[in-house]
This record gives sequence, structure tokens and C-alpha cells, in this order.
Amino acid sequence: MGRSPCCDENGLKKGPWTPEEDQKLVEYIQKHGHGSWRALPKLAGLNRCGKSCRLRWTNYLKPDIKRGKFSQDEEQTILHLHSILGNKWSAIATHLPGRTDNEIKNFWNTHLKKKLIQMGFDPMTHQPRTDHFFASLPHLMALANLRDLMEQHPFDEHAMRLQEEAVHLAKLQYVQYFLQSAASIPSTNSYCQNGITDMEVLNLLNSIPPIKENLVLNSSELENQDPYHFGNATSQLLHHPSVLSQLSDPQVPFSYQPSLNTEMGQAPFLTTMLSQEDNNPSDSSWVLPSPTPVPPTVTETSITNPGDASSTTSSYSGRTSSYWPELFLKILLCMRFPSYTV
DNA sequence: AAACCCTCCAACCGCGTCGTA
DNA sequence: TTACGACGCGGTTGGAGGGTT
Repeated sequence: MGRSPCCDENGLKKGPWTPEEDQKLVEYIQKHGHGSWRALPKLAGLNRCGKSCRLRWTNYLKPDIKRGKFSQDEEQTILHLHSILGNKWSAIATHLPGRTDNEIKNFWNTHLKKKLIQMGFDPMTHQPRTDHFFASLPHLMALANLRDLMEQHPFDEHAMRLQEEAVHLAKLQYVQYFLQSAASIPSTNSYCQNGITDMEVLNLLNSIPPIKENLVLNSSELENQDPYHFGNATSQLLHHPSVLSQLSDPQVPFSYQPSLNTEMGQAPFLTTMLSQEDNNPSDSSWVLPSPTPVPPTVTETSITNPGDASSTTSSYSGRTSSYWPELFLKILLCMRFPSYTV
């Protein structure tokens, strides 16, 4: 119902526009305005359907259309708006003067989407893709088990060294994952309410023993990880069965308190302070391990989205839901790599 | 030089929505 | 309320152009 039949009509030209056609269309619209698109082609002397004319005008010929590469600011705006609006290209385009919805859509499909995927984000949800993380978990555990074996038979020094390198690399993969978790693009306008600061990320990075000396990133390098910073993390990782099974391992060297919620054969839960902020009942069963590293009390400005009025400075004390990635990373590293110190 | 592959983007297609009679 | 015409939007396509083998 209501579908325009104009493109189905025979004898109308399709495909790329010639300069002559462009000129006719521009001259007509400049003189008379577009008026009814359906009537326009005849009046302008074009053998095209109205729809084709409208598209050519709005996507290409309109005088205020900006051409050329998208700037860094535009790219960030698109990412930000897409995290809120999804594939609402026309809505996104209203915030980018001179850019058409078609251009933004193309830019998204050819550049930004791939970029997010490469960085380990789901381009639709803008959340870290946990499937990659869990896919590598058995690999890391296998490496750790190999280390145990090697420690029992410490005769092959070369193999030992190779294995240590592999373990270090695996640690770095975890760091990358957790950075991405912490840097996930939020689904709300706020960029810092649940965020962690760049200083916290730096502390996390610097707390990991480097493979080689001087593996210390500065904040600008961190910022290059992703144009958006430190959104809300989710708790799904802690609920994953493979994580729970590791946490219930009696050989885990990390000391933790079993929660009261051990009925139904569940593993003793490590917990976070999520319950203080999240109303999610599944989170409320988590209890802080003891002893636990104390995160910094944040009083400084978190990184905000430039130009976003809603992302005002937010100060908070104690842990937020975004703290758990760091905590969990340390727990995991302590569990499997006794030489790692918090 | 030719064949092949990949990327990019203008244009098309089909559907949903709005306005009007 | 319903039917219909017109427009706008988002998904998809196909060809041009550049890079690689």
C-alpha cells in the first residue's frame, strides 16, 4: 500500500547520472524548488523517475553537501550516536551538517563497522565481544597447566623460556580484553557515570609485569585504543560457567570468601560491590573477596565525550560496576600465575 | 600486461509512514 | 475508517577504480 510505482514504469532511465542530467535537475530546482518529486522529472525535462531525482539531489547535488573524508570529530559523533540510535542514519545525519544519511551509512559499513569488529566490539551493541575472550580462555589455562608440568620437570630451559613468553603474551591478551571491556561504549548519554578513569587503566596496565622492560603505555596511547572511553561494564563475564568453575578450583591460590549463596551446588561466588549500585538480583549475590586490592577513590574528571553536554564531570567514591574488570583480571592472574603479584 | 581480488560508494529496491480525500 | 498517492528510510547491489599476484 502506498508504494510509489514510478520506478517500475518502463522507459525511464536508470543508473549513473550524466553531467547534463545533473545540470537540468540543479537548474530546475534552483528556479522552482523541487515541489512534487513525482511531477519534477517531466517539468525538468528528465527521463527519470521522481525517486531517482530526489535521491540524486539529496545525496549528491544539494549545494550544502560536504564532500571528502570524515573528520575525527565526525567519526566520534557517528560512533556515539550509533551507540544510542542504532542504524537511524537520517537521525544521525541531522547532527552532522553537510553529511547525508547515505554517506554516513556507507562510511559506517565500510569503515566504522570493521574498525569496531577489529577492536573486539560488537558493532550493533558496541559492547566487547566476550566470545573471543572465552574462546581463548582454554588456551590460557592450558598454558598455565603446561607451566605446572614444566616446574615439575625443569630440565628443558629453552622450552621453559618459550612457555613463559607464551604466558606473558596471554596475559597481555587479557589486558587488551579488559581494556576493551572497560572502554565499551555506553548505551546512555553519560560517558562517565559508571566509567573508570584513564589513570585507573594506566594503573592496571602498569601492574602487569611487562614481557620486555618498559612496557608502559601513556594515556595518549590508551586513547588511541578507542575514541570512546570507559563506559559501563557488564557483569556477564563473572557469571560465565567457565569462570565459575575456575573460581571453584580448590587449588586456586587466591584467598576468597565463599558467599552464603552456595546452595544448589553452585561454586562459591566471588563478588563485587555491584550490588550497591545495580539492582540486578543476580549481581547481589556477589561478595567482596578478602583481602582485596583497594581501587583509587576517583575525584578527578573522567574522560568525557567532547561536546556532549550530558557527560559532565562525575565524581564518585569507592568501587563502581566498572571496577570489576581490573579486580577480576588480578584475581585471574593470581589464580593461574603464582608469580604474579597484585 | 592480464587476471583476479577487494574496496568504496552512488544508486536502486522495497517497505513503512504520513497526509489527504 | 479506509484507500491511495507520495515521500523518506534503511538495506542491498553493482560497477568503477585501485591494488595485488
